[in-house]
Amino acid sequence: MSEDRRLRVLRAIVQDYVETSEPVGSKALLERHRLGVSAATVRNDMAALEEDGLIAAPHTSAGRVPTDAGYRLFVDRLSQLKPMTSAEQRAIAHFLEGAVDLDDVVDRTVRLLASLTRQVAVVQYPSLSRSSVRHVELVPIGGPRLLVVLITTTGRVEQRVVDVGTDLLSADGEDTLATLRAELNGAAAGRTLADASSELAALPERVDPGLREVVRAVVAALEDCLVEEREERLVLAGTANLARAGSDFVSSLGPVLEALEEHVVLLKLLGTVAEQGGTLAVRIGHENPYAGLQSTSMVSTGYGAGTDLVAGLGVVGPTRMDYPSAMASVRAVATYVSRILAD
Amino acid sequence: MSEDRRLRVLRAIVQDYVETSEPVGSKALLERHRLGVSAATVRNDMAALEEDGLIAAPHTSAGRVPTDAGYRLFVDRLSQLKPMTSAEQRAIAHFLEGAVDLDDVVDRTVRLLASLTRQVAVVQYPSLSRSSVRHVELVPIGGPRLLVVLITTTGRVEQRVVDVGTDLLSADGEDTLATLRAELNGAAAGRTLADASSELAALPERVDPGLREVVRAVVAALEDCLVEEREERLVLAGTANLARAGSDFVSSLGPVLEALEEHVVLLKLLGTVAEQGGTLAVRIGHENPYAGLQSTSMVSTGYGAGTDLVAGLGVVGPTRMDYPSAMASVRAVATYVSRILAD
DNA sequence: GATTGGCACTCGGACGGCGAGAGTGCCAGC
DNA sequence: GCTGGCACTCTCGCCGTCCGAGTGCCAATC
Repeated sequence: MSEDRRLRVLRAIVQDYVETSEPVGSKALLERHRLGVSAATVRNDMAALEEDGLIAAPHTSAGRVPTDAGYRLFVDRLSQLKPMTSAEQRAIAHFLEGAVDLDDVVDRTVRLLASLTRQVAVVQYPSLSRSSVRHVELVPIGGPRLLVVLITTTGRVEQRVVDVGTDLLSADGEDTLATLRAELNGAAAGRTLADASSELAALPERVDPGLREVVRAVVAALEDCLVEEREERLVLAGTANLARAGSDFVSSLGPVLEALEEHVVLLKLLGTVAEQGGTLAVRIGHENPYAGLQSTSMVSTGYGAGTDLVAGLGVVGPTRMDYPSAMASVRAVATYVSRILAD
Repeated sequence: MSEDRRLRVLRAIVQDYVETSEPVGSKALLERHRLGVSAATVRNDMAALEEDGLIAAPHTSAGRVPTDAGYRLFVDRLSQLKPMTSAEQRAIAHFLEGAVDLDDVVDRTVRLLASLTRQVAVVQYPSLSRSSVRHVELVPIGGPRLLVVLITTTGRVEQRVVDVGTDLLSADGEDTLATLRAELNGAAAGRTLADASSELAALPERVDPGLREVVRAVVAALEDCLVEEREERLVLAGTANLARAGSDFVSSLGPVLEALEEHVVLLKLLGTVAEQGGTLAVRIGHENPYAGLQSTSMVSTGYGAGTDLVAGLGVVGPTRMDYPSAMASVRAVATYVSRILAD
């Protein structure tokens, strides 16, 4: 019994099942694939595959359906990324290039991914701990109140209003502010978020005692911004695609939608991916540690400007998913959006 | 035949149907409500209500179900807001008061609303045309590049990087920058977004010809920010609640999810509400102009700091919805979040 | 004139039996 | 090791039946 052919049979089953969403039997398989053997042989192979836990029958005398393990084998060894047509590539590039700012890039990316794959798309905002502080700005906004603005290298901006107790403008005014600004930027600018955080913490001790309270207040606000900034955000699109999946899947839609609202969960999944470097990660069904997502698969990868991978993106859909094309789309979009961000 | 009793019957039908999600018959009504009359009388009343188009029978010999018109009458004349318990009020206040910034307020609000009503919650970012420019800031970020930051009274921040051609720091440096900053703020600060936009447009003509190109570039970036700022954003939560509705509703879930992703549509709906002042707006089923939402109802109202209503919030759910409690929750949350924003 | 009890009627949904068809497992032969 | 054949199993769809909820109507009653 040829091991090789058995795998070809598995591949054919996965392909057919993904396409028809119905259990596939030995006869149907022969009609759609030139396997060069008879139905009986295929049946023997299928029995063996079932023995190995790669496929399963919903009930006697229905066709077979791939198990999570079957999909896993398919993804690892039996499939190759479906190449993007040049038309698709142009469409991707064109769609992403119209973006005016970071929000727009993310927004367009997630929509693009959802419509390419017809799955739920997930895009993490590029703001990992790898980003660093570009600039700290202080703006007096009347009375003793100061607007503290933090700008990171990934282009994100956080701001806080701080009541510093004294009116810095009325007294020695702009000078104090300029000094303070210089001190803060000296401590934070160019450093990673974590480094900046610890540098800033030491700052109040090093300045003129008269300013100490002011600095303390400003630093506290900045710390707050830094934490917020490290707190990762993400954006979803295409949840409606879930409703178009097979009716079996729709019945368990509730938990999936709930899980998708748990951004923390999704961020964790994307996070581990981003760390692994530029490879495509695929999580299939029960490989997923979160209960609500165990009827789904997630295809994801990292993206970001330059060599630094700053965030992750991917798609979530039923385990019965067209992996080769989903993987290709995810990779292509990640590549393009990274290129856009490099500017 | 007492008109009054007929309406009591309608009210009972709506209440029962909302609770059980099954068509309600004359007998079931008698068991659950003390109407003081016999089943036959109720049947006569129901026939009349059906004649008036307020209820309908899915088929002969099933109970009756309210029509959109029936819900409308119920909402307008037969129900009163379910008062919030003081425990609920405390919970709302407590939950919202922990917020650290605007994003957090909106995030908490939408989650709160979703969990209170067990529906899909929709919250528009408070950034209508009524908001105005608080401050414009320029930050040199190396070479000929300048970071332009726009801060509005609603606390939102937009920023753009502009290449101004010349390196402002190396030449006459900070002075030019300070002048420019003053000019820009003179033109924009304190004005509404629309006013600021037109003031800024005239600015390049009024400055030193040598700076004209620089100003033009900066103003263009600011214009861009202003448009972006007027572009309204919104946030959703609780979409999983849709999956818990009756199975009849779940089958038409796709279009609803699609409609919910069309933020433009939701913004329009919320927008008309915000304009109408502080009243609660209820759109029931087909009263809704958008096809995807015609199996749903939307309860919404305006909110915002002070007397200015700057945005809308609300919930979307199946027409079979507990209107009194949804309306009460929406109103309560709007009130509290407005109070929070008043700071 | 409104209300009521009674009654015949209708229709949908549940139940059960039946047949068709798809698909399987196994076996003997090549 | 592959193949054709065959008996077997199980699901699904169909149909007829039955049951009950619920209605509409009518004559009697207050």
